Amino acid sequence: MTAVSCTPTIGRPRAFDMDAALEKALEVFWRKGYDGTSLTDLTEAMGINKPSLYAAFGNKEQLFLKAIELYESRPCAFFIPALEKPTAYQVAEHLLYGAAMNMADKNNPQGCVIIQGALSCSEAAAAVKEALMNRRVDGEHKLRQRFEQAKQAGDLPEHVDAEVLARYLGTVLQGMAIQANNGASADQLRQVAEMTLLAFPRAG
Amino acid sequence: MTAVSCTPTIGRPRAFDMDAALEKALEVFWRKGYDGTSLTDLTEAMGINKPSLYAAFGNKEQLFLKAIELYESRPCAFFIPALEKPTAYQVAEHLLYGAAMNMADKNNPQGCVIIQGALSCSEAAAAVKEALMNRRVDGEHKLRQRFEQAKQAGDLPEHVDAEVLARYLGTVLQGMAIQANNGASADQLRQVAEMTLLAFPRAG
DNA sequence: AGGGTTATATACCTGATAGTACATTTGTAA
DNA sequence: TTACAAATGTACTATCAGGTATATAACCCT
Repeated sequence: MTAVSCTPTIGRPRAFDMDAALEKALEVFWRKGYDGTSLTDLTEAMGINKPSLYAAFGNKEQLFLKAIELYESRPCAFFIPALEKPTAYQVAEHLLYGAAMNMADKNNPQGCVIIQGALSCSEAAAAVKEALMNRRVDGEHKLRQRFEQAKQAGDLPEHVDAEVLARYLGTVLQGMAIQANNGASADQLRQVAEMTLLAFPRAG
Repeated sequence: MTAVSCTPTIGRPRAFDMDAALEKALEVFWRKGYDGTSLTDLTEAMGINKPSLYAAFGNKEQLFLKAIELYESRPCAFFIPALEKPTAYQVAEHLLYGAAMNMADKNNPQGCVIIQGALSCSEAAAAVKEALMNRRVDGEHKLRQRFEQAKQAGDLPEHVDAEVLARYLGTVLQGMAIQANNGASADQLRQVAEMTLLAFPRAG
């Protein structure tokens, strides 16, 4: 059994950078949503033709899902790293300030593609909508687990309901995405983050 | 100059109820968004043919805008009535509980059409997106004015920044729309409302 | 140099899209 | 009863959607 190389050397080599093309696709989906994005939008942004797109990424839906994966694994993604902060308060802090910085970043479309990519959509986009929903729910679940762990560690008071706290924080973060989409600046979002943190339950 | 009657009696009478048809159109736009809704979706839901739709409502965009107007003037709309409550705290209370009840109401599509109708969209929907953005911003502005008035009335502490408080509350409300879209129940949203109110600045 | 293999560009396919022309129906007013 | 006005149903248009067939171009290995 021979090793399978990741970039097969047989045949004509691909003339474009898949990662760069995927970044471009992500940007278009992020700005226009799944339903609002046409294949022409995509091929123009990616600088390739339709057959290349289909050969490399499958179809529109699979391309979207791959773009979302890229989105979550980018260097500026802040969700998972925030969960690793030592205390519940610091987790919330990093989530809120990370959201403020990233969602209003002028180098990207405003808001969050996980939220606005297919919030309400055609039947053709149902699978995509569900994939996004699952990610949002999953993120909130991870947050809840982190807060439960914090209670056990003693840096979150016993009386706090981890599930409700996670849902509340998720709600604020999701609201910040809408604010950013509305044109709110990073500073304005930081003010919302501060006000949220003022009421955040702390140890002791 | 003779009076112009609202329902002209000349010519063949309209065979459908415009208000009922508009309700149906609203429901489709609400569920599928502007880009995700086709004229076929609309005519099927409204029970009329395309020429009737165009004669009565102009075109897809104008129909959407009229549906939004209906949405804001429905009996269950809670935003404007909430602003008239006597204190800032009660305003927030009614907004939050009104959102919890309405956005998760199983008799309607989940969430809020002002938020999810055209959050990210094609260029063809740009005007619609802007109309929705303006309404969101306008709502927040009204809320800010209400809180400024509350400060003068003395039921909100002097140190509170009305603009930031309005933006924070708007963020939570918008986040609740995403939560509802995600399938959160009215009870779950009420928990978020309660947690938000716990931290709400009160007089004295 | 030639065969195998993969990517590319062009051109195409089928079905759906928003919007409309037209002939017909249904009502009011004279 | 006839003239007029507006709404209706059918059928249509032009364009665009997502997706593909095919011929050609570029590369590796032998």
